[in-house]
Amino acid sequence: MEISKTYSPAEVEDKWYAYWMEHGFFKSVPDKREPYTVVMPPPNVTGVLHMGHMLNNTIQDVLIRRARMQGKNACWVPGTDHASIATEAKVVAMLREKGIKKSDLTREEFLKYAWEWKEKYGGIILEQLKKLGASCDWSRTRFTMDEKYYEDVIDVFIDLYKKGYIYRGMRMVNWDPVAHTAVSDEEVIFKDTNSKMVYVKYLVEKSENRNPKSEEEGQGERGKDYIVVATVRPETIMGDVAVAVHPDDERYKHLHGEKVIVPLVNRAVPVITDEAIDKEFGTGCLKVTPAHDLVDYEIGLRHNLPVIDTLNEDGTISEAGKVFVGMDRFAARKAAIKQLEEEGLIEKSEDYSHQVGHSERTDAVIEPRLSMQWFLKMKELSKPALDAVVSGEVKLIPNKFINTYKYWIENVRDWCLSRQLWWGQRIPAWYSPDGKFVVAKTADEALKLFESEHNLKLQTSNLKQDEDVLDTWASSWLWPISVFDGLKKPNGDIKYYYPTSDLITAPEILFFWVARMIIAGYEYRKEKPFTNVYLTGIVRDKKGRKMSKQLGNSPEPLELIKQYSADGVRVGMLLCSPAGNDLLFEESYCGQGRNFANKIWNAFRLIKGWEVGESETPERNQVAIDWFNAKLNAEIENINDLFSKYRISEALMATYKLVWDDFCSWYLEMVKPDFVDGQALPVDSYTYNSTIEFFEDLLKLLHPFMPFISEELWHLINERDEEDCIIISEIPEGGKYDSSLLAGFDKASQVITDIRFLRKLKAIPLRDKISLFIKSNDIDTTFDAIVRKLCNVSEISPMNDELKKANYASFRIGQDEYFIPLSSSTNSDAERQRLEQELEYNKGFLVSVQKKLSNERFIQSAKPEVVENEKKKQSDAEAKIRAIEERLASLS
RNA sequence: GGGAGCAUAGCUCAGCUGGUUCAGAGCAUCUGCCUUACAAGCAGAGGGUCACAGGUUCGAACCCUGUUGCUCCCA
Repeated sequence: MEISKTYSPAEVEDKWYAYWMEHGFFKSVPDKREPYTVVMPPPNVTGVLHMGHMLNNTIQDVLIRRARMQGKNACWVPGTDHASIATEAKVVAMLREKGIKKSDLTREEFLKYAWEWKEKYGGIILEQLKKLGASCDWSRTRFTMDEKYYEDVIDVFIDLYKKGYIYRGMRMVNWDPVAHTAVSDEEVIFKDTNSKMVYVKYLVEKSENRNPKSEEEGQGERGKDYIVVATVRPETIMGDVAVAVHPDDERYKHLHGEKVIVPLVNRAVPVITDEAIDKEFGTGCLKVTPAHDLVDYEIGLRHNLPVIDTLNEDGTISEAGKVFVGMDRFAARKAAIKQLEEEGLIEKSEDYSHQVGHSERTDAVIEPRLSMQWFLKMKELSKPALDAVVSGEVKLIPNKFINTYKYWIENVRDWCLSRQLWWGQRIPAWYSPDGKFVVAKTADEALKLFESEHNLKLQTSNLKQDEDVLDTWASSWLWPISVFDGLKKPNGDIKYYYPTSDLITAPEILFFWVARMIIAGYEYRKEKPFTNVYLTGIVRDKKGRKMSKQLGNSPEPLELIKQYSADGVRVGMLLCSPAGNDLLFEESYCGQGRNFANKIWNAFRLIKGWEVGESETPERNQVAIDWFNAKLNAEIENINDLFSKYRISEALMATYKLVWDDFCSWYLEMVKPDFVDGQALPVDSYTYNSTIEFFEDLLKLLHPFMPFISEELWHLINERDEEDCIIISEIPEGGKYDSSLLAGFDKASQVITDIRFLRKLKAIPLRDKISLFIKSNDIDTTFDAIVRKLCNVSEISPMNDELKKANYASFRIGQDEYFIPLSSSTNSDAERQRLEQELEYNKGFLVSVQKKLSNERFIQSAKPEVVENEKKKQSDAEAKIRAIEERLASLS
């Protein structure tokens, strides 16, 4: 049978994914086994697969596959999130292209389009994840707007309302004038922005000027009687209701209680004093615009100032603005500056760089705006969520995120739940014609409530439901509960699967989602939703920029898979992903993964090509097998430990080295049959079987990382029954091992490396046999047969004084000295130079050790074993120096 | 403006309680090899003042202080 020299993954991957699905290996049903549950962070229906998903889902799949192989009942629940703002924006854009305006549609018509859109594009990411090998229980796929899920969200809203946590209120919200909705604080991204700070003159309305008689004179003096206000938002001047200064600011003391004239609209407003004013900032005068700035709003409340809202929902100037009405806010800014200039009211303007809030969804500049919204009181609800993380009940990995988490919860603000959109769960509040409202699941219930609460007899026809929908996170915070239908059937599947085991997500949504899930978990299950939260890094490009479609710096994941195989990409992602740190992704990592797959493939080719004979097991193979067995067990222990700490990339690296270095480069080279007359000798059956067993164990260890090639080789290396698949095999647990064998090998491998080095240095080709002589008090011959084979050594003997006259190359390990006889023609000058260098190094080393040992305080305060160690270093170094000096003497 | 974190080889990162597992891994680089599994490979080698400056200690990549640079979070 001819096996291809390179591994071709494409067919293999499709074949095995289909096979796993057919045999229901991903499916989970509650049983007696220990559950291992992961709920997938549901990707947005608008999304396409990006590198963040790749990383995230690779990690989840590694954990799930490993748990499955550990005999746990592994359940990975996939799904998608309806993403109200993002999706609505997409649908609106799609309709616009068709020439349809949202405003021309009824809610029902619009939602019909939205659902169509969702059906068409909503599942793309999940389909793409299959290419990656994601072993989700697809029969459990959920969507946050599924009928049942929708109902859960509404029920929870009603429940929280009844418990008194939800209220309706006028609040300054972050208004997205493009999406026409409020967004939460977390959805605002502050970006450095260059603006113009303009210094505007506000004329003082002097009391004597108010006297009609002197008004005309006063006009003449106006130029001097003004104060200067610095602002970057001159388009809000029309909403000014006061100018505020710090009460201690000497510059303005004379103006306390005076009035100034707001430019553009010529309204007289008071000069007020407030401690909140920063004397250093600008001119120390703040124009107070309560409708359009949070700080101003609060000042306004303190001073009982009126609110003049000069902006419409879409960011244009409203009627209340009086000037520039209907103009966009940015156009109005320019117009305002122009007019102020014309009126000579601008003292100066300068460049100013500051942080400006942008909508995460639409990138529009956020406008602080007063509006009626629904809020959830967070203080009390979030308390268990704080305790859970602080006490370690819920673990954040890495734990550096605990601080951020704590800070957020301790300073949590009420959550604005309403969004002025159609796509989402519609708020179950109902209004009577006179503006009273009740919260009820249906119109019928609402009618009853109106009667009982407000003593109002209404008809369905004069009942109006709230137009707004709930924030998306108000549905996804129920994810770990609702995917198991845990609200309606608290004793069903959820009893088995909840709390889930691990949540793998990005730190960006720690507050949005993770914290809120914990809150919901304690509120509705009285229990944490998950035990461990593994926070992955953000995938960045080489320059450290976050990978995004907009920047165009993200590789197309499916293309990567095509090029490097799914296994290769998985390995590539994990190799560069330390827990919690961002990863600077580079395609070459995937190449490393692909190369690794090819290496495994070729190890298989080698073993598969062996002919099995009746011969005895040679000694060197026995040693090799014993050693690798010990190594395998030691590494399994190490890998288990790394997994327990969620050091997944390190666990992969340990596996990588075990396979490549220890198995391929060392073990296989040790047991590989010799060639006689161009013909490979047969391998004894014990060696063959042991090798197959090792290889199978390695494949199992590889499977969580590289599911496809491991499954493929599992079936190629041996005939299997239909259900005998690696995906459901038992992962090797490891066991006791002889560590003296490991130590023995370490030394032998050093000997081998040194011989190879000398061969290269002295240009002795590998095909020339050499002899090796050893001077040692403690000769360990265990690995001699291995040394002979790997270095083509004919004899290994103790150093004999008679041989001293010959020309040698030598090297030293610990207190032992090794000699290789050279042909007489070899130049000994190079050898002498090498020895002198080594001597110098060792002498220096000895001095430093002796210095330590002669320091009394060191002897007194250091631990005894440390002192012992130094003493050993000293004697080793002394022996070495002696040996080198002898060698040098014999050379001359 | 407030808070948190980071800085170790060309790159990405390990380095636990201060002391030979203490300066390490993978990749990249260099040298020699198409050796009969694999050139997507084999064998070997060279790369670091552990950001900087002080301090504590018998001893510091590790602890303390300051400086610089970067990142993130909050406002």
